[in-house]
Amino acid sequence: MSTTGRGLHGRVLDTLGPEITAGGYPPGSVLRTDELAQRFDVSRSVMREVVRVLESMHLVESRRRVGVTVRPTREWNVYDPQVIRWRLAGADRPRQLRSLTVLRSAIEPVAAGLAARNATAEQCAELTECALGMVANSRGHRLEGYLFHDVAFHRVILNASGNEMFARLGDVVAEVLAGRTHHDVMFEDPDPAAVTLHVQLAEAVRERDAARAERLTREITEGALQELDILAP
Amino acid sequence: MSTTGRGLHGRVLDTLGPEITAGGYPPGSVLRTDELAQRFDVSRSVMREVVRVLESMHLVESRRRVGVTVRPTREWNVYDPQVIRWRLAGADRPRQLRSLTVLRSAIEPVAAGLAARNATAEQCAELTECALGMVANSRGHRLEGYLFHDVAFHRVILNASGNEMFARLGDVVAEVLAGRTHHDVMFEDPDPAAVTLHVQLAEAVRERDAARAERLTREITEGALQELDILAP
DNA sequence: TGTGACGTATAAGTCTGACTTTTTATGTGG
DNA sequence: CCACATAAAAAGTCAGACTTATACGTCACA
Repeated sequence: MSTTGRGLHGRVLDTLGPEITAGGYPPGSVLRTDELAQRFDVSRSVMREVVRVLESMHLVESRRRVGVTVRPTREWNVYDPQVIRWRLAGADRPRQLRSLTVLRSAIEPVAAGLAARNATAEQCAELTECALGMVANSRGHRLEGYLFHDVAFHRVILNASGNEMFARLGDVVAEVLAGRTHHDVMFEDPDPAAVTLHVQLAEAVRERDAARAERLTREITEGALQELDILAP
Repeated sequence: MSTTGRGLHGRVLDTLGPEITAGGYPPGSVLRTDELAQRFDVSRSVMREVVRVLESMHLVESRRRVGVTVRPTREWNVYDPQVIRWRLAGADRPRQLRSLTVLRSAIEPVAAGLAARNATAEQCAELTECALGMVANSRGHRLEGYLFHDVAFHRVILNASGNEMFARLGDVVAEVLAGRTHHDVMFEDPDPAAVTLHVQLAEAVRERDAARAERLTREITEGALQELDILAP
C-alpha cells in the first residue's frame, strides 16, 4: 500500500510522517535530528534525508540552533499523495474524506465536460466497458468488482479531460472511493441510480455532449456529498 | 521568490529541479549521484538529500545499480507548489498557465458558494475592502495595486470556503494572477466588467447568496479562460 | 531601569571515506 | 540455448570530525 517503503529511509518516513500528520507532534513542537536518529536507530545521514523530505512537504521547518519545528496544519502540502495517504490512515480520516469529496464535486464535473470534448475513441470504449463492469457487479454484494470498475471509470474521465492537474487526481479519487467501500457503511449494493448515471455519462461522452456530461457528473458527486451528510451546494 | 534558497542543499535543488521540469533531462534519463555531486561541487551527502526531495516530488526515481531516473511527466506531483513554481519559470509556462486556469475555473465557483455559507463577518469585511481596492486601482495603469487586491480577494474567498484543499490553492491563484499581469499582455487597465463582478461577488457573499456567488465566480473564471483563448465549457 | 554590544553554547549543516547491499550484466558450463 | 554462478556498478548506510548560523544570556553603559 505504501509507496515509500523502499529502504531504511522510507521506513522511518512511514513512521514519522503519519505521527506528525496525526497530530502526535502538535504544530510548534520541536524535534532534534540527533534524538530522532537515536530513536529510530539510524544514522544521522538517513535521518537528515527524512527531515528534508518532510520539509519539502511543508510538514516541518528545519532551522539552525533551533531544531526541526512542526508547521501549522494550514501550511502542509495537502495535495501531496503521501500526505493524503498518511492523513487518510489517521484519526481525522472522516474530516479528510469530506474535504476530498468536496474537491471531487468541484473538479469532476468540469473534467467530464472536457472529456466529452477531448476523449479519444479508445477512451470512450474504455468508459463504456467500465460502465458495463459496474452494472455487472451492481448486485449480489460484488462490492470489490464494482469498486474496481468505478475507480477505473473515474480515472478514464480525469485522464480524458486532457488537463494534467485533473489527471493527477485519479489516485485521490481512487482513495476516496476505496475508503467509502471498505471503511464506511456500504454493506448494501450500490445505489442503482448511481449506476445508471455512470452508464449515461459514458454515453454522453461518447456522443460529445459536454453539457450533459457535466450535469450527470454533478449528480454523481452530489450523491457522494449526500452520503457524507454534506448539504449540496 | 524561491522558497528553498536556505543552505547549500536548497541552492542545488533550485538549479536541478527547474532543469528537470524544463525537460533538460527527458523522462528516462539516468543521472548518477556522484556525477551530480561533482558537477555542483558538493558532497554526496548534500546531493543525496537533493535526490531524496526530488524523489518525494515524483520527479525522479532512485534505484540501486541503475541510478536516478527521471520519471515521465504524467507521474510528477504537479500540485507541489515548488514544482508549480519551477514549471511556471520554465519554457512551458503558457501550457502550465492554461492548466492552472482551467483548475481555477473548476475550484473557485464551488469555493465561492461555500464561502457564501461559511464566511465570517471579518472575512466579509475583508472581501469588500479588497473589492474597493480593486475599484480604486482599476484606472490609470495602477496594475500593481490592482493585482495586490485581486490576489487578496481570491485568497479570502478560498480561505472562507472552509475547505483546506481549496484554501491551499491560494498560492497557485496568486501565481496565475501575477503571471497574467507581469508576463502576458496586460498593458491596458483591467476589464471594468471584471471589477464589477468582484464587487458583486463580495456583496453576494455578504448576503449569504451562495447560488449567486457561484454564478458570479463562474463568470469571472470564464473571463480568465477567454483571455487565454480557451473556449468556455 | 532599560538598552545595546558581545560572547557562548547549541543544533543544524557539511564533508570525507570506508563499508554494505541490491540489482544487473556477463560469462561459463551443461 | 538455457541455467546458474560470478563480478561489477551504483545506491544505501554508517561514523566521526569539522563548520556555520543563531538564539540567548551577560555585562557594560547610558
